[in-house]
Amino acid sequence: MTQNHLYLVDGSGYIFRAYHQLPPLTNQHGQPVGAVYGYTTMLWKLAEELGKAEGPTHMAVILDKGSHTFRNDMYDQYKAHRPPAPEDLVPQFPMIRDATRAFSLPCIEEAGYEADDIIATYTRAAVAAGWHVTIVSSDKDLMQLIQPGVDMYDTMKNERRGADYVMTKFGVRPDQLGDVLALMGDSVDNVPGVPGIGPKTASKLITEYGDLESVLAAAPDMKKSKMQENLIANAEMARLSRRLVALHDTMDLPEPLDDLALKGIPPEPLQAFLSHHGFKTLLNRLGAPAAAVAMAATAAVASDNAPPPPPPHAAEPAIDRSLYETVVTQDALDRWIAAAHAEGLVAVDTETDMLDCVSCGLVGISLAVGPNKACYIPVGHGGTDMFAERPEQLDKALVLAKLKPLLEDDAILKIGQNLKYDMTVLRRHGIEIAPYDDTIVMSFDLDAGQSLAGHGMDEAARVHLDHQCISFKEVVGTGKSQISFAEVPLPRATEYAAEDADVTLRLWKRFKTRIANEGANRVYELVDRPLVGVIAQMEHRGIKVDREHLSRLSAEFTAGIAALETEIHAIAGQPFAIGSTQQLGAILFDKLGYKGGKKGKSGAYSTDVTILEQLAAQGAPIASKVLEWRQLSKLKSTYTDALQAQINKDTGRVHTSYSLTGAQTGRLSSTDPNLQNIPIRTEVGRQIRHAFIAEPGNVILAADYSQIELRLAAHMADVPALKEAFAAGEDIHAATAMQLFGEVNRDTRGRAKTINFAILYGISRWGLAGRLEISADEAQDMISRYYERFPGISIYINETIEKARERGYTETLFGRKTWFPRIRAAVQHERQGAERAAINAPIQGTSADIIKRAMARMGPALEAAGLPGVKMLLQVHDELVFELPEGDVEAASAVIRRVMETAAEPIVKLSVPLGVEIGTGPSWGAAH
DNA sequence: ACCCTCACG
DNA sequence: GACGTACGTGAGGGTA
Repeated sequence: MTQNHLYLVDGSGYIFRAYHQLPPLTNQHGQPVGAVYGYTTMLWKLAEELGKAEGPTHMAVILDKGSHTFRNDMYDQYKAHRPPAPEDLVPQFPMIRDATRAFSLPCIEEAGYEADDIIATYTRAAVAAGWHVTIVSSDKDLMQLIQPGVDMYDTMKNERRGADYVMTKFGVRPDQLGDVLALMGDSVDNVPGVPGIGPKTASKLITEYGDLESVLAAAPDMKKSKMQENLIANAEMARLSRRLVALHDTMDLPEPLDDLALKGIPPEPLQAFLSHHGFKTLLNRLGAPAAAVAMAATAAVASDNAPPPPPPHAAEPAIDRSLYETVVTQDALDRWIAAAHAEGLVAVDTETDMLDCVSCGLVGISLAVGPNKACYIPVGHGGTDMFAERPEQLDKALVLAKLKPLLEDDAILKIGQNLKYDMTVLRRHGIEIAPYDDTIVMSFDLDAGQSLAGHGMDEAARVHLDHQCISFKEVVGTGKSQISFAEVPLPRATEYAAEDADVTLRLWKRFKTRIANEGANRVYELVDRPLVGVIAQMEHRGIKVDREHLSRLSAEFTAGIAALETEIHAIAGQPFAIGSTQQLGAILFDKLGYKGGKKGKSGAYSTDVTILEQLAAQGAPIASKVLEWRQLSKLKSTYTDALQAQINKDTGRVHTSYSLTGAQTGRLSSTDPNLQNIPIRTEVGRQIRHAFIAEPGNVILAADYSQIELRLAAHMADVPALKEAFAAGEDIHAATAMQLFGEVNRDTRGRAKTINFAILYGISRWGLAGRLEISADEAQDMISRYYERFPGISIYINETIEKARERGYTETLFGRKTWFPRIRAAVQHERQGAERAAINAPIQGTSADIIKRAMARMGPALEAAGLPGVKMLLQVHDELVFELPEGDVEAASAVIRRVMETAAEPIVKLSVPLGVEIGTGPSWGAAH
């Protein structure tokens, strides 16, 4: 006879948790189902416990019914301040019952009692009958019930909890927990507790005196302190709190224990439920063999020889490269694919012969399904030289054909490190990876700004796994002797490539838990993860660049540079390298005797634009010539020459690479080439933008958020005057000028604009003084006036800095954290630098979050509007650039504007409108 | 490898 | 009392 084991599921507690931790999904009927989905996956997980040694023989889901319980009669303030359930959660409550029925599980609720009391009652009854009980919940109140034979199970953290857990968390035995909870109170449920006593003090007192009454009795004799006074004054509150946190375990059982026996889960109702809501991943798994086994199993067959469940914290074996396999036969490949199916997830990494993923060749693919369970599948080794020997390996087309169903399987999670690279490579072979997680993005969403945590794999492995990866350089060498990965011998290639997949999977496990625990879910799921595929696509598309136009400009610039060089050398009286700041400094300040001392630690003369402009104003003709020379050299070397070299031979387009982890604030950055700093501010520079063109029959469309950071500042700092100006569609700098100076003209508007930006960046009076060419005192007056007119701003700045100092990070409206380790630096200017960055990060970061959401939604929105020919090509922080058929301009503009203007919704409700300006033309330059 | 300068938001 | 002063990026050229 096997031991009966009752699982009591805290359904109400779970649904709130699921709601807050999961994205706001909507099913095909337009109903919000995020929490329902979370709830369903939890039941699924429990269903998979069926038949296991520790698995359930009996199960019930317990729910709250109504809100008035006997506790309200006891204390009318109980749960009084709890805000009403969120709008999009309310309709999900009845669906929870549907989900429970779909799993053929009993659902128990009783008016006048909370779910906790029902759970307590069943626990007492089951223990009395000699059963085991597992309470599926993470609620601290329920931890009071833990005792021999009774444990708790947190499905989200995949953790079983016994008395040890309570001891670690609260420092007391489970049977003392009620006393601790009574002393500390609970602000969410409005249990009063004793003022000034938190978890630490409560635990200390109970440990010392044994129980609540002893603490209260001993209070008069304690050392005089605020706490002692509070204990005496609030003894009755403590006793009331004790009764409020006590679980009521003597109600009548709504259903007899034996009726909760599990009889197996018929698949039909479950299937109907899953397909009604479109939960495809689970639906597919319902068909998968592993799940089918679990579903068919009945509780009664929990036999003695069933394998024990793996311990929840099985120590992960150290990385052992000798265990990796080189896959060169079909059988072996099939075996790995089956292993991935059995796990439900697989880490993937691709190896290529070049780093440029738009035209590189695929050399091999590595997979990992568990610690040290990793393999490398070579498909393109030895092919670079027709005389080189080609090692035995599987045919590339065959491997890709076998992997395609796995990599595209809705039910199998693909995990990669910087997946957009692998996505681009595989997309060229007709494979669209989905669903996926990207560990580089996960790392960034957890640790942006943490100086110790690099997001690249080698550094992440060092930091999180204490493991030194084989570096790419070690494998292929550097400089002239560098070889292609295709030439790396297979054993060596396997060690390197399989390790990458192994490490990626190990990192994923850690990050996955942390993301849930550290509140990074929102930004990861709602902002960054969806973007990975979008970015991969944009990089892959590239943008067409007119080579002739650029080379014409190059020639013009060359001529201009040569002429200026002659003039400059003539004025200097000698030839010198104008680009050398050292030589230029010597000419200007030593030979020609202009004033403008040394600067910087290096002791070198500074010759930057502000200095040269000062000299020019003093009447130094050489200074303005040098400035012109610099402008042209910059444009030629960085843009007109470099961009031509970046045009891809195969596509005729320029493919930038976006880094999702490049900017600490959450912005993207662009490299090879950087297309986020193409000139626009000067007329000469702007000509370069005209080289970015559309294909025949198409046009370029540029859509810019107008003043998005100032709008966000107005919202986040709650500045009524600014919000009203934005709502009325006013010129914001003019409105600021009116507020500060009482009149609007060119001068005051310009100053107001400078101040507006200065505010976003964390102002100092000296900085502002320098920009406006006024004294520091005048600048201080201006700042003070700004704070007076817009009081929210100074409050926001102080609060932001204070929070950052306290917690170590700032947060955007979407919960993106940026860490500022230097905000507690002892060195003043380091600390102040961190403070300025901390003021800016929430604003810049929220703006980045919003445009990222717009980007993730853009493709589906255009598709839905019947505009599949509209292609998003570039992102420049507050601007999106598209290429589209001429005839689509009007329809596309409407969709693009709508998606961009509503990108924050429904997660964040802004109190200012977001404005978008759209322009079109034959080139990027013409579209502005 | 580092600094300086300058292109963008 | 002096210091150095706006946030976030990437790239090219010169120099050591």
